[in-house]
Amino acid sequence: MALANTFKALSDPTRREILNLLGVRPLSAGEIGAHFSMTGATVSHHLAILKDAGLVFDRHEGKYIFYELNLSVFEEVLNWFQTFLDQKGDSHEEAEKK
Amino acid sequence: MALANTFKALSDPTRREILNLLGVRPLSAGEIGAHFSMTGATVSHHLAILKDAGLVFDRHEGKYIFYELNLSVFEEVLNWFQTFLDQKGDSHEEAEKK
DNA sequence: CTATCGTTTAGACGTTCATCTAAATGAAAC
DNA sequence: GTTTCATTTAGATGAACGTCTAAACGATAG
Repeated sequence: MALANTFKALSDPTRREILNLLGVRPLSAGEIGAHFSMTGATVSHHLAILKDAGLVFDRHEGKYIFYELNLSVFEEVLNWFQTFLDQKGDSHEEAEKK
Repeated sequence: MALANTFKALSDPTRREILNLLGVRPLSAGEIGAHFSMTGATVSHHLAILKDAGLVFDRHEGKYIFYELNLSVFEEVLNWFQTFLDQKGDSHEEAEKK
């Protein structure tokens, strides 16, 4: 299931920090790595997981590879959460759908 | 960090299915276990993780222990997601909040 | 074409995770 | 109190994870 990968990707603090960085603006793999004390190989591994989860996409630009947030997947997960709140809300409150 | 535990808890399909079941109504550990083909011990383990993540709470009632969704944590995570959408949306679009 | 720079892949290592079986706890009923 | 039923805890096992070093790949610059 897609959600499994997404939540697994989000469960790591390093990866969430990467997403925070990319929230400001797209960054190359090297720029992202500069924010952490780990190996470039490790950062690349995290980026691959984020990409696999659909949370980011990459754009090759000459010598560099830029990573960027993929907001549509954020919206998907947001919807998943809202089903719980809606579902629960409807059960003890008169429902008016939007 | 709290988010780490929450996302780790949500990354397992079994635990997400448990949350779905609890979305309908609170259930005892036994009732939850009846929906799966695993050992009761394993289900208990998953419930402990969900409880630790704050996604559910338990209520002791005689011989049984009932589990129930804790919606406030759902809302917290939902807010975390919305910061990304808001942040990004504001940067390239004139923001008008709903 | 060869050297260089940015990034990824391969393989290894210790840790964490999901699951099991077996034993322990806790509450109710006899 | 002893038995019974619901649930959890303890300990074990194999798979997955985060990290590293070393090697490979890809694109640009000499």
